[in-house]
Amino acid sequence: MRGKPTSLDIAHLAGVSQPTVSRALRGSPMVNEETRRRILAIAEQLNYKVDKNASGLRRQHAGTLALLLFEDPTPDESHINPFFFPMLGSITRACARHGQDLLISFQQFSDDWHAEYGDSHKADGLILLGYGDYLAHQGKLTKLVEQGTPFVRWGAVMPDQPGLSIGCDNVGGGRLAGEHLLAVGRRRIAFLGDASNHYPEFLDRYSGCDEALKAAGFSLDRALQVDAESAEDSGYAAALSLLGRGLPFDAVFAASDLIAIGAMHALQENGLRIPEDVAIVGFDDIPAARIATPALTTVVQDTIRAGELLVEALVHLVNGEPAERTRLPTSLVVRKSSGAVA
Amino acid sequence: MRGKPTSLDIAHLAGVSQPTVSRALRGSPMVNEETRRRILAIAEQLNYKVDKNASGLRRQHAGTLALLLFEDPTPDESHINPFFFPMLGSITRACARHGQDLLISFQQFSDDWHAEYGDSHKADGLILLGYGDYLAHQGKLTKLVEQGTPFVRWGAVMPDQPGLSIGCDNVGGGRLAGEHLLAVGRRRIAFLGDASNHYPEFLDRYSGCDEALKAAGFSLDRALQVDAESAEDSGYAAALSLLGRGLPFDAVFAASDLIAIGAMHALQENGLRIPEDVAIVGFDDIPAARIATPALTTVVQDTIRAGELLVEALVHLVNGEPAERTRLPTSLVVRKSSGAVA
DNA sequence: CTGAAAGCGCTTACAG
DNA sequence: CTGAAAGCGCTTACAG
Repeated sequence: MRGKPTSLDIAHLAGVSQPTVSRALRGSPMVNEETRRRILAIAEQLNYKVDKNASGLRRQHAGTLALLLFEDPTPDESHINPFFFPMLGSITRACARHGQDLLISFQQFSDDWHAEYGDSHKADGLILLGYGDYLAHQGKLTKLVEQGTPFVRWGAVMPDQPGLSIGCDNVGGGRLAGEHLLAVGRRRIAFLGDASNHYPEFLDRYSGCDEALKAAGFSLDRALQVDAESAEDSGYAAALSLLGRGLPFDAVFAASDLIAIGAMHALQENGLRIPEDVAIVGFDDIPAARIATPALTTVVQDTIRAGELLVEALVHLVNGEPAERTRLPTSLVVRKSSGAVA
Repeated sequence: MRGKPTSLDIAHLAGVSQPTVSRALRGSPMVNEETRRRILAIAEQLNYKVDKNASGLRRQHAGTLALLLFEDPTPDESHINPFFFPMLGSITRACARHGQDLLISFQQFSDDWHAEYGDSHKADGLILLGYGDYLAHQGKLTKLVEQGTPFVRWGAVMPDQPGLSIGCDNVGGGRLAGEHLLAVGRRRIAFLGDASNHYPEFLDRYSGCDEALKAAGFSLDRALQVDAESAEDSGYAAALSLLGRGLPFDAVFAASDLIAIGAMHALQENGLRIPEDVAIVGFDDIPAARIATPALTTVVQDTIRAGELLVEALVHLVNGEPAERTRLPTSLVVRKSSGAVA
């Protein structure tokens, strides 16, 4: 028997028909127990694996999910937000548990990715990951829904959105940051990050922080808000821009850790002490947050659970079952950058 | 026409036979130019995509490569070495360029992964990534070769290895580290990392550093070598163990940046100043190396090029063409941890 | 509980 | 340059 063994090979060896082999392998209840055992033993011994192409063709599905990671439109060898890496691990593991293979691809937002997967039967459903301008994105999501391509995305969870989103409670996370900064005595809190409906996650973080301040009789000052994308150099530039405004501030809430780390460099280079002069809080708890000096206080999202939920929801959708929007709780890790620990 | 369009749909619309559509789409030279254009236009308009399962079944290949990332046997939600992330990006892009889809999976070394892919036609070839005990690994590589599964791995490039390896010039990198430490006046250099044939990459880095020292009339002292895996806590523990030996040293060459960063924490917590008391050099240039305080001097591997080479080599192997072992050059980024900059 | 038959959507000799 | 035919290896009604 040259080449890979087929179900027909096994059928011959087991003295049964090929469909019976197929049934036995798929665990059909209408196969005699003793027959099944014989077939399984032979399959095991030949190291037989069901041919994915044949099976997929016949069943009209791929047994595969696709993870699309959107990169910010930086044309260089772009660094994807490290926040997504643990999620990647969690997603791969969850796929394995659900018997799904995982295709991965990096996309530009501008790419023509929306037709690529479903129509070619490469994947039964899509997982969409990546920050970026939501409004620019939205059109394609609508198109996916029209095509009937099952998909889930990580991002802001909003009422009337095309498709299914799973995200963390960004408002709650912002509130945690605001409450903490109030607790350590800060009042003039700058916000670094694009707080518009183009970046609804950032906007929610802003709003949450503002809520916390308002509950204490204060509020965020728009004059202390500077746009920034989730990247170190963007945070660096935003902090310089903030300093250039000449307004007093005693804390920075950055929309992401990358922004926070970039901002810390800019502030420190300008002679400001962290946390004495400026307390910093970030968002994401990427590995670098612990390594930064001082270590960064930040809002933690449960990326592991996030990955699992994304896969579970998508598997439901692929099977035509309902799945729910979910908003995951956040928590705060307090480190030295906010001055709350020695 | 409900459902996805097929080549037969296009054939009807174009008034040709279905095989002609197939030929036109695949760019066969024996299709009339005007016919081809008509077919392509219709395909475009219907948003037709070749069914991957059908095509793969007929052609007996998958058009897919699989990336297997091996995790260290830590049972927790293990953190994959961040060194591999840019490589991941590079690999996905290179696959896209070669028209290959990329399947990704995290594996334990102990898993039974070697039969999973080839036999099921899920992927035509494997890319193996991940540090780990090489000797434990080797048996499965041999098995892959026997099965005829095309694969490439990132790792130490050695003479009589099963299969094709691509790696960086670890000896050269170690030499750079050694020469640099000599140049900044250090003589008693500790090495943190498992320098045995279980971890040939680390061993090569050790040897390279030793070579550099010997060329200047010195050498590495085995009494200053402590085993460590590529993880922060392992580096932390190794540094403590080194301190416990009570031997004088004025520099640490860590087998990886993660080890170096863990070690820096341990040394600093024990009152040692970096670089004044101990100069540190790492290996990999992960993002955290820049963020560490002081910023870490380290040996850079060209991960972008590495990813491209891995994919190119694997595509050659899949097509039955020869591919070569390659050893990529390394370079040194000097930062504050080695005391060479202000 | 099992088998004979059909068919998923392509690609590729084989004729013309 | 184009078409009719076969077949990749499965899964799933349909009979029995």
